[in-house]
Amino acid sequence: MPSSPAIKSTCPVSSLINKVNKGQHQRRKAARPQELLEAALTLFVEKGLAATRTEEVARLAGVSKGTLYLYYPSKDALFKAVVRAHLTEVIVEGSGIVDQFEGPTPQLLQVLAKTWWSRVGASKASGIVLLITAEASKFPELAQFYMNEVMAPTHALLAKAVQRGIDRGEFQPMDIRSVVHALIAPVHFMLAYQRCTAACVLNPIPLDPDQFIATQIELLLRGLEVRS
Amino acid sequence: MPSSPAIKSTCPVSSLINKVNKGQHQRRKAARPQELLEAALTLFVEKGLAATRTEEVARLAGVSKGTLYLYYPSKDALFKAVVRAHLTEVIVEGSGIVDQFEGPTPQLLQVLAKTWWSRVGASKASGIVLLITAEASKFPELAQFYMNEVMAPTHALLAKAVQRGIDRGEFQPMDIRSVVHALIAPVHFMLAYQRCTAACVLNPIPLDPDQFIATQIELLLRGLEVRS
Amino acid sequence: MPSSPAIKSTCPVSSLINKVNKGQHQRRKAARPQELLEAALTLFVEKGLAATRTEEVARLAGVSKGTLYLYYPSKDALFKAVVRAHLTEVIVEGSGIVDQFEGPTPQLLQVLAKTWWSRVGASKASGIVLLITAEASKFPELAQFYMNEVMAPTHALLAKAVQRGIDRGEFQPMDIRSVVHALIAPVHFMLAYQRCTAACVLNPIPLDPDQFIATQIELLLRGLEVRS
Amino acid sequence: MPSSPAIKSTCPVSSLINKVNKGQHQRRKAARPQELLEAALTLFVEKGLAATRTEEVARLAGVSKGTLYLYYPSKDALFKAVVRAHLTEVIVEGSGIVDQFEGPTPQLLQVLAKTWWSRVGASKASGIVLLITAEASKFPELAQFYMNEVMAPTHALLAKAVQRGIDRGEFQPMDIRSVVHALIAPVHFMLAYQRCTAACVLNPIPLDPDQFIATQIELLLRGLEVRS
DNA sequence: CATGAATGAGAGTTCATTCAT
DNA sequence: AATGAATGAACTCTCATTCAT
Repeated sequence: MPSSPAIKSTCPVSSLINKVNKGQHQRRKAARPQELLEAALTLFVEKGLAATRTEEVARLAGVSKGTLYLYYPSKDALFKAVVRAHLTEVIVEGSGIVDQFEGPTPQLLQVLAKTWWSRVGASKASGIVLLITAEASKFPELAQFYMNEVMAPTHALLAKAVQRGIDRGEFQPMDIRSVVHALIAPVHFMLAYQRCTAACVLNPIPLDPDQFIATQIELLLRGLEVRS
Repeated sequence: MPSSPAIKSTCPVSSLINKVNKGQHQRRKAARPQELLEAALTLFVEKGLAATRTEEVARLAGVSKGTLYLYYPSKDALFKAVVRAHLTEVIVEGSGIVDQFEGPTPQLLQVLAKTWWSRVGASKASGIVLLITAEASKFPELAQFYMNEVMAPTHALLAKAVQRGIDRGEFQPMDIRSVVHALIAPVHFMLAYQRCTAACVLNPIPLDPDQFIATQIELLLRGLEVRS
Repeated sequence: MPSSPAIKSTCPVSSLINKVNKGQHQRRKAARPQELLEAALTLFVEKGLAATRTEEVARLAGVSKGTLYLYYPSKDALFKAVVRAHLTEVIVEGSGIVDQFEGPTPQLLQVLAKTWWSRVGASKASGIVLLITAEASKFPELAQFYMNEVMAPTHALLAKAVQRGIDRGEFQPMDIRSVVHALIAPVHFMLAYQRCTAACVLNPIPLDPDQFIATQIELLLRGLEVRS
Repeated sequence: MPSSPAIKSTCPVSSLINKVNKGQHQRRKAARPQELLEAALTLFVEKGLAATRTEEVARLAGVSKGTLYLYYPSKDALFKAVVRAHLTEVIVEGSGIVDQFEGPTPQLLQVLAKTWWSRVGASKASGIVLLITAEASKFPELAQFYMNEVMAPTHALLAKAVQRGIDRGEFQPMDIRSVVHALIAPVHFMLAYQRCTAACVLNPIPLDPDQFIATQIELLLRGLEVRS
């Protein structure tokens, strides 16, 4: 929408000043949506959608309340943008790992788990999953989007890995889809659990992510493995 | 306006009507809490805690806003009552099952799963679990309440069952807490998954609860079982 | 409105029962307004008009909320009735004292003060004075009523006493009306002051009624007395 | 829409307008608290604390309900601000007078009375005193606040003046606290009296403030003075 | 007469959204 | 483009009043 750099360059001096000024300004302006999205993600994940005030988001992004509305016409729109922006990031990574891996399948699953954990699970982005389920009924299009863009590819990826294990005789033949769910479930549960315990003052049953994942993997692999 | 005592005593019919009327009135009062709880559960699960207005709950229960507050002094109290009514009793029941069960532990777990499913999982009450994780940060007191009243007893109950299996030599010795989580996780995941797919117009990966639970149990039991 | 006792007595036994029942009932019914007024006074004085709920009044009078409305059509009407009922009582007493007193006027003033204190000041009725001033702008008719029925007679009574003192050469000639106000002011102030301190948890400047009145009287008499 | 920067710098008028506008805007923001305080005082005094709605205050100040809460976080806070704005400063002023006065103490008391009257008594702020006593029991925290911030300093100030009179041999030694009360009482009474008569259509016993205060002071000074 | 369950108009307060500057 | 003062609809909760029993 703003004039392109190419057109500007016809007027040397003043346009240079403009460029510098506008450059900073534009970089600023260009970065704003990202900054707002980042701030919104942080707060939405931490406090939930309804409990996060638009002013907080703006403050955290270092702008005023009014500016937020310059970029996103409503809180709902902001939320949708947050989900879309962070989900698409999540998607692009990691589907290559399965295709290229060469070792035994149990080890593949471990690698996948670790990768996911370091890339998504341990970051704020993991909170999006819960946001989606929490607000699914109010934003069905987002649920749909999540299904198509995240859930389906993820399931496909894991299904491929499990199938590989069965094909190679490492895993017992079982209903693949259920096994995939069994792989995802502990992780999902852990996120929800941690969110819940984080809100509690008295936290009777804490959960250590690394230990938790290790045990779940062990349990699952034992459940999957072939026996005589 | 009502018939005088003299007339009443000689006229069984009118007194019967009176009785019936009063009966209805009192039955109404007695039934109100249940009706309100039912309405509250429905709306809380469907729209979330923060997004459900007290007046909506009242309307759905067929009463006015003020009447709701005649029975529950606040929205929080209403929610707590919903949790107590729908979840607490199930835990008591499950606790009894563990203590009295006499067969092999794998079978005990199956019984527990089936009981929970028929009592909670298949009903609207299952939505409460997700509710909590969704709104924990906005209502930390409720998160705490849920921790104390539901989460902790449930974990204790399952831990007892798993311990039983280990003690009887049926299960591999493992970190009990993690195993308990592994038992809960699939169920929790399934609820979230279903909630999400329910909001989708196109539902690419449906999930059959019975099949799902069966597979998860099989998988877990295989993972837990002792081998030579 | 109900049949009189005389008519009833034509039917010995059953009418006797009726009499007893109805007698109690009627005494009950006849006493209700007084009981309600008494309860209302207590609470209005203690908590103020707006802060007193009709249900509290009813409970304190030992009846249900609905019954209150059988006797007084609204809270405002109840308040008016309370003021009227308790103010008229206050009026009838004590105007005779001035006419009959025979000793020195300073002593007369002391007697008047003590009488007023024991009859009104120390009782709940004293709170009405503050109620009136508090709600005067909302109930102008009550303020008018208070002016006509209480303030004016009281002032007249005291003016008479002061005039007597001047006529007998005991008091310095002064503006009578102002002197009367000077007599009333400390008492009024004390009531307000006590009401305010009663509401304070930390009460830095307590006030002892007897000591207070004694000093005020002494001060005033010294101010009034004739000197060479 | 507004003039561009280039135009602004060459057009003093438009920039002046801008300045004026911005000035108005900011003056507005700066003036708001005062305007709200003024509106609140007017309504609180006229209708009482409980009977004044926050929206009324806002409307009278020419803003919307929400704006009020931009400046004062609650009705209580608003009231406290009103008290502070109108009463606290007067006390500081009076305190200075006592310390610096050099003439005879009776004259000091006259000066104090006149100062208070011109600053508080003759203005709407005088109504605050009655407000407190009227609503003390419903807002005990405010009663406490008033005790600490107004009552206690006022008493301390007057006690100092009376003590000065006794120390200088001008006043008879008496219980200081009671004398202080005797100084305050007529003023308090007068306020209540006027409030009450203001509500009356027929005003049988009007009260002239200046005459009243003069007589009370004369009476008190005569009561306090030392005699042979 | 008496009851108390039910009502619904408001009151205080919050916050997404707007718009003059 | 950016601000932040202002708005007002919406929400929870209260309580005077009504009315079926």
